[in-house]
Amino acid sequence: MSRQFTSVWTREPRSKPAGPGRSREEIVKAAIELLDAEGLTGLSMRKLGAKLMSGATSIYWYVATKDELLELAYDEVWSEITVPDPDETHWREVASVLAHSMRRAMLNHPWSADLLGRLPALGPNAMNVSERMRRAFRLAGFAGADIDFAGSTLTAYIFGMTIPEIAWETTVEGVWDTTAAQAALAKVADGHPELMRAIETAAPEDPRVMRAMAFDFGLVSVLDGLERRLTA
Amino acid sequence: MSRQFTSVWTREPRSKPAGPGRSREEIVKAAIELLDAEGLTGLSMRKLGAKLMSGATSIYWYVATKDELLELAYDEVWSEITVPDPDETHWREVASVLAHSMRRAMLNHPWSADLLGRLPALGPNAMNVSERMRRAFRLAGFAGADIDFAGSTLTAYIFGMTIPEIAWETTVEGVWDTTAAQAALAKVADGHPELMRAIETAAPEDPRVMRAMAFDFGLVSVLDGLERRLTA
DNA sequence: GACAGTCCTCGTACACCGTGCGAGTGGATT
DNA sequence: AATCCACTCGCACGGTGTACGAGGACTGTC
Repeated sequence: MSRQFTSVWTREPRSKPAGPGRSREEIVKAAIELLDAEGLTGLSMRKLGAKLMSGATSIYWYVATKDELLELAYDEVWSEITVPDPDETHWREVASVLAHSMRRAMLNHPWSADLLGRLPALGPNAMNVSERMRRAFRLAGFAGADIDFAGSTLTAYIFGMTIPEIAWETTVEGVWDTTAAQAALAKVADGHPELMRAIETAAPEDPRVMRAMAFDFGLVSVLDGLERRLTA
Repeated sequence: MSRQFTSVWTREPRSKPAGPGRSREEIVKAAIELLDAEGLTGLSMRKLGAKLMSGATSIYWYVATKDELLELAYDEVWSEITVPDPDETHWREVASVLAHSMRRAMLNHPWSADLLGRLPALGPNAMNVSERMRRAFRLAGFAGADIDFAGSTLTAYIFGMTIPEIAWETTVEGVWDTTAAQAALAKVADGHPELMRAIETAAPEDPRVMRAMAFDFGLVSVLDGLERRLTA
């Protein structure tokens, strides 16, 4: 099987962005609205066409395929991420702000979690973020391949932490207190003493706050671990 | 919208597992074979039915929905993960072996990356893994919520690192050396000096080896960061 | 004004999907 | 022999992404 690698970002757009009526940007904007409202499965070309008051297949003049459209929408998520100027900010601060705002952006667009593993992040917004991150780690003292390694470690943590968080919010949240859910949990926990202990000693905090705490805990740990590489 | 939370694991199986002909286990086994061979999009109920020499809808007697089938297949991936006995092994060793074997299991079943964010990991195999991990972190000296925090940090890192790795292998690998790909890369890198620098100074190693090195780099960092929580 | 060319729209159609339904089959129990 | 029950599966419904080609609308040239 000889697959072909293609991406929107490696190709020229079909037309000049300056169209009077529909344009690629408007399509992407509408797609994001649909995605935010109904999730990844809620976006279909027919629905999107209806929202734009056009035929479904008209969209294909601006966009080669649905996946391409998703690539474009995906990169918009990256535009919401703020990264402090690495030339004027300590690298830990850069990483921390990056981490929190990336988590925030993903939580704002839960569908991005499903795209994360599937699509390449080659869009201009994604590139800007990774460019700044790379620079921050280089100025911190990392060199050669370690710059990329450190960046991968940080983003891996953020992704890995936020993806399950989104899954939790979109599937379990709100049904948690149900007696049925409690029964199910008890059944699953049966025979697993460590889990039982965790459930019993769990503080009845707001789960959202707990998740934020968990994120900070791990983030500090990751940054500490990276820092050790610099001083060791 | 009042969604209902359901999972295979919170329900009794429809029939006794001891069927002479088709059984739930055989169906799951066949599904995994299809998934391994053709990926997540390659699994359809009709194809699966054909593989089992049965009608597509016959499967629905053993399994309520396709998502349930995926939950079952997903848990099988967790069965390939080995975790050393936390009562006889230092927690760093437990975490390290867990991390490497989880990465290996995911790479063996690339489709699991797509399921990771979407499905709850409540199956018995997943529970066994997390149970041992929890115990390891408790014995290491973590207490209360920190046990879960540490576990989340570790698994987040593993997931976040392995998911993009799989995406890379399944989409880009093999086309990397193409001149077209090089041109595309150059185009994307244009105007991003840090990325340019990274490309130029990149060692022409086997990319698989590089990824393994990146994984180890981050893993050591994460474990160092966690260890610091214990001694500080 | 007439014609040509280019940009853009979209109805139709195809192959595929998950799955609800209900009729049918075969073996065991009464 | 009659009944029940575990199990199979063809059909149909309402969706999906998108290839195709017929058209419309606008622009520029003679």
